[in-house]
Amino acid sequence: MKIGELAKKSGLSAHTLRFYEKQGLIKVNNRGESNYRIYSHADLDSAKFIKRCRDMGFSLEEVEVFLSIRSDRPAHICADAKKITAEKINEVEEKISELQHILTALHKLSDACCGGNESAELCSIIDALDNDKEEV
Amino acid sequence: MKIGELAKKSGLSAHTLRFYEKQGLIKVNNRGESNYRIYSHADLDSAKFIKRCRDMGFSLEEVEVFLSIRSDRPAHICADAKKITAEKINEVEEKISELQHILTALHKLSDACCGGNESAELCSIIDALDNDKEEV
DNA sequence: ATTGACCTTAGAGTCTACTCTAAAGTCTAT
DNA sequence: ATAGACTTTAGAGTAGACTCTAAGGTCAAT
Repeated sequence: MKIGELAKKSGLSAHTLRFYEKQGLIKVNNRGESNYRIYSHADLDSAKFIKRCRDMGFSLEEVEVFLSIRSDRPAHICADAKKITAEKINEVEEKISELQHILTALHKLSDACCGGNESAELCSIIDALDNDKEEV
Repeated sequence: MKIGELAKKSGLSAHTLRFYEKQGLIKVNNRGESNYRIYSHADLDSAKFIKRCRDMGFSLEEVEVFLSIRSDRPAHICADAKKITAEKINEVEEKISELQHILTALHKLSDACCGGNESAELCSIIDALDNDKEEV
């Protein structure tokens, strides 16, 4: 199949597929007479694999590691894959926690304000941003 | 005070302060004979105001709006400030929800894998990334 | 034969918010 | 007076992951 079809089937754009190729994540072995890229079903599987990794929040660098495990499983151990996953879990948990702190602060900010058509002269949102001694 | 002192007191770097000035968030009225920027206590308050906004997750564009409300409160209404805050709350809530979906998927991925020194030939993390039909 | 959809490339541009550089000038303490 | 810390500027670089452009070549259908 050509790149447009692979794009449709994988959920990645043709631009992105070429970009991944440039980054070394995807290898294309076949070119037709016209120099068009020709992809196999295995290539589609790889593209989907990458997309799933990205959807789970893995960076391209991390995807590269997963791809190398996938391409030669006996050369790797489960711990390799689990380590990356565990680190990502930590990362996501930290991010969530940070956002929840922010959310709490935002609610406090918002709740104190009437939000009406009154002049903002006494607006407690601006007051709080100006005076709040607490750290987020 | 000079930029280094303002940096220390505001928690922003001198680089960042100059950057904010270039972006129009901060105005410096005073320059000493040496052409050094001279900041007042009010400037410190503004810098802290900006920092607090940033810490709460507001973009520089949003900070600009807050600054304009702050600089002429009677010209604005509470709804102006509350709207931005409410939008940010939605944004953060959506982001948290997205991350929680990802986190659930990551845990599922991780839990299925032994994580040991066994060869990755049967690694269920790689299997799942290759086959999973569920969307994150 | 022509239209329109698709493909090719290298390389530039996008986004946000910094962060740094280089080369010069200034201030402070000894 | 001299070292070292601080400040100035315009402009370039960083991060990560795309996204787009231009100018051209190819393919399928009419």
